[in-house]
Amino acid sequence: MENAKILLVDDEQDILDLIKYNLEKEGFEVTTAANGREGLREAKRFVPDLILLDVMMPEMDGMETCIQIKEQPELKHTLIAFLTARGEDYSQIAGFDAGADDYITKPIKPRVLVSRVKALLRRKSATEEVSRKKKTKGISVDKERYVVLKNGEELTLPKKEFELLSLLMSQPGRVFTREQILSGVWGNDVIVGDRTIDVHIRKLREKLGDSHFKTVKGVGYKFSD
Amino acid sequence: MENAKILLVDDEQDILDLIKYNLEKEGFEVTTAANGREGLREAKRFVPDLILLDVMMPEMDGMETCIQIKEQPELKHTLIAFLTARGEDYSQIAGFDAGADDYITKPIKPRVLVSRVKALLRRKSATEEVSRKKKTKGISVDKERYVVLKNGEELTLPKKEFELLSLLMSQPGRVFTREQILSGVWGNDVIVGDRTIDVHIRKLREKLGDSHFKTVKGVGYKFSD
DNA sequence: AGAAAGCATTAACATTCAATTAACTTCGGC
DNA sequence: GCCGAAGTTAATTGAATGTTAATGCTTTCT
Repeated sequence: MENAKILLVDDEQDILDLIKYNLEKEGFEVTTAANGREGLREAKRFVPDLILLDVMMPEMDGMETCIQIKEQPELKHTLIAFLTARGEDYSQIAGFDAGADDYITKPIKPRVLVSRVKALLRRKSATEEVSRKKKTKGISVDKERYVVLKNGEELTLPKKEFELLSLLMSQPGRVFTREQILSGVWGNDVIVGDRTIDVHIRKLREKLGDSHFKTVKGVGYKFSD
Repeated sequence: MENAKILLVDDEQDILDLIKYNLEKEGFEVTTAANGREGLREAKRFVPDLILLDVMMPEMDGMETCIQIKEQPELKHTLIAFLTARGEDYSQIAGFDAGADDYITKPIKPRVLVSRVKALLRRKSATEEVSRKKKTKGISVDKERYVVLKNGEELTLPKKEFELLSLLMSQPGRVFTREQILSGVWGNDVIVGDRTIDVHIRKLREKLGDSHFKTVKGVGYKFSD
């Protein structure tokens, strides 16, 4: 994974500088935060691929931060690695239980860190490929790149179709009423005719497969695999 | 997930003992098998939440076993993790393609294994989001998503059926008169024939099980588990 | 700028399926 | 076993949705 986004959370400025420098040298996009609370905020905003999280911090420690991060649905694909002081054997274990994906011991050796980070990101893209295959039988939306992936094949949808799909896929299985769709995709004060939504649904069905879009008569539409 | 059921498949007795001991210490229910064929049989019988599968085995190897397991519909919610020898580049392991959810490298460190297993099971229950909704012995309605959950399985009901069910389930055990049902689901000024409610009740009974809808003759209907 | 292509929307018409009705059967209290 | 209440089934119907093509608008290309 090139150009991966990494969030770095540590209360020591020296550490932040050191790690940031080394990761950016490798082409990663790095953002930092000085404590757990700030880290959580940045995580929501930045939506990184990987978060490096110091265990020992004032205000909100790494474990607690980790748990809160894991609660954010938009961050469920984000990896979390703990930075721990050598010898804290138990923090490793508790860290895993809090949902961490790896731990890296201090003192930090830049080269070790970098290869560790790369390994983690490699693993991430491997797992994501799998979950994509199983989960939605090959359909996922990439809001940032404005692209839809269907069985690994990239599709570019027109604006309205993309937004409609995004909405439906934001909660697969949930039924969205026509009203909700209108206000979500068109906005509250735009007036469109009765058949507009249907036509867009039809186009999505054409492009992505009929079976994924279920009509619930009298209620609305839902996405499902 | 407490008391998760785990099936362990490996041809080395030492490994079986070691892992079984450590997992049982954590409160998991563990069953073992010595080869792929046996593993498949146990999987069907035991229906575990997670299967730990050695890749290298005589008779039927892990990959083949995995594929066969995945073919069993009753095991579609079961996670599979491979046990692999360190050094095998996992991105090249076809295990993922065979449907594995994770891999764990040998030699096995008990504490790491346990954390890994917990992490996997956490992920599983996260994916099965809905199942942890309020447990009314298998049936619950989610008004917002317009979905009915029957033993963790999602059902989408037509509008009137859904609203009738919602009403009855809003106070399980309470008897609603036909009048109350009419005014609650149809509104006060709609006039419908005598048998309309009955027909909808019948459809609910068909879809959700006869026993949940009790008739109180001369009075009305009530929902119960 | 003008042509071409793509998009969002509408309108006219077709189809579907949930809701209802109706005709008939079964149930249960007395 | 009587009688009203509830169950069952299939046919009907109508509102909701599907479909298609035409329209006008915007963007892109030359």
